[in-house]
Amino acid sequence: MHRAKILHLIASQTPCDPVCIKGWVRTRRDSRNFSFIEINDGSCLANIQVIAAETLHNYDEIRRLTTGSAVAVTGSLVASTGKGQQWEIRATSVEILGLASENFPLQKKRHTDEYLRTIAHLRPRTNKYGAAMRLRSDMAWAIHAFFRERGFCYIHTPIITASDCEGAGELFRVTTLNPASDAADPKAEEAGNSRDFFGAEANLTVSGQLSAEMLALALGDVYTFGPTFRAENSNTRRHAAEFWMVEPEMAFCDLAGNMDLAESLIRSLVSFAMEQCRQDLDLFARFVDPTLMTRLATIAENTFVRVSYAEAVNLLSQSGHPFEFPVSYGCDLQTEHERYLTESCFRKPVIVYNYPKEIKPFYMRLNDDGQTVAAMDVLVPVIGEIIGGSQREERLEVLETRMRDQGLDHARYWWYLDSRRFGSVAHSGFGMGFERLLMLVTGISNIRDVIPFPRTPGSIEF
RNA sequence: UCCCCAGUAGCUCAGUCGGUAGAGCAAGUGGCUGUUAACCACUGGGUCCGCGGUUCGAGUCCGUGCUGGGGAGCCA
Repeated sequence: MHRAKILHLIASQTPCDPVCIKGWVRTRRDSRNFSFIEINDGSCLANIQVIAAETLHNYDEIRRLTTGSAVAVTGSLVASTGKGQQWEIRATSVEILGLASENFPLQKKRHTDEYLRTIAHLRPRTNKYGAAMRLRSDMAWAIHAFFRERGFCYIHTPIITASDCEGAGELFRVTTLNPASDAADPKAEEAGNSRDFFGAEANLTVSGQLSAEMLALALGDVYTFGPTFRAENSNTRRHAAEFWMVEPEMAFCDLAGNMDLAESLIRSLVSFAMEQCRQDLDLFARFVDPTLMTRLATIAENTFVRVSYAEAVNLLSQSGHPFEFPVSYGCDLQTEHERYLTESCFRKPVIVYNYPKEIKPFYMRLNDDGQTVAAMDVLVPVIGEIIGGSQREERLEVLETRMRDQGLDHARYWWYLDSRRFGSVAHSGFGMGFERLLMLVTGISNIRDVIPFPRTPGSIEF
């Protein structure tokens, strides 16, 4: 018989007979002649209540059903006579598919996030993590829809790369060489990378940007959305060694157009979540972050503030706020500065643009003042930096000079420089951390809790 | 990598001044009941993170290691 999803049954307008659901027991309450069983199948936050009468042939087994057990229930969907729910299923059959032993680690009470991380393989069976995973899926679809509506081409840039996107962080090495046997063989040491699989040093990607630029300069508007790796020893609640990044890249687009797209992306994704993910979002608003809904509404309904780096430094130094790190022109903004701007100064998202060239990588376009580059960071309350991007340097000579200044070898970037030799045009793009977006939308404060199986320094269980 | 905090029953936690281990939930048994993280009674359950030290005596104090968390740097 067709397996119905609980999501659809609880939205039903009429009784329905017969129906079949399959899912996992959340709790069982026994009465004299029957039992209440709450089933969740992951299709939505809500459970459905099943009435299992003592007349069922396996009622003895049903009364021993434990939390976490898998069952298939057939019966009729009828109006509930109890209070908490509109519909319930009067079972004609409760088939036990897989019993959970009594040491099932998820109890019906609240667990700490720290404990749930130690059982990451089971935590999606909880309300909070089930909701987080559904939201992750919905937001991924919303991102694709956003770009598709605007005519962007979804491109796939390599996971294994030879070049690093300079300045983006430490790299994970990819190799088929065996370090133990190589160490014992001095000749192997000498031969080095040429013996390796690719005949050169290879790493996991830290950004698809350089490749994406090449495709933007052919297809116009493109974006990547995929995994990204940073081997930084960062121990914070908003960094992971493996995360997903959304990277649009647009030909014939300057910094202003870039900021427009970034703002429009975040606002429409937040609106989408508020409209389409109501039930799951309500859970976060109730149990995770009571200020969530007002913060999301503020983001969706207001234009973002745009201030230049120079204006931002002025605002900060004149604020009178006692910062741990003093502000001065030429220094990169510290976390406390970024959060002050977005949380105290403006109380909404802020885009800071035109940073001093010394603190930004070579590919960002040099402004006419010769001192700043056309970079922009989008800062949002609580999370801080969620997007970093720039207009790219399209002038070959200027790009080569900047690479020389930063000590980069032109030869290694020959293909990148080629794009500036053959029909170079103004183009821009940015990177948005997908998990940081999820943290923004759910109010979940640790990046490890919006990733099913997070990778952080010293942690690769599961 | 640096700074700070924590580690006690399966889970969440309490444990006073250093004096020999407690609660709720979970589990087991029984009862009651259209219940809503159901309820009531009883039962079982401990390497107090590891190692070393101080002390007549350490869950408690000191040192050290490990693990987890928060903050900083780096960034998305």
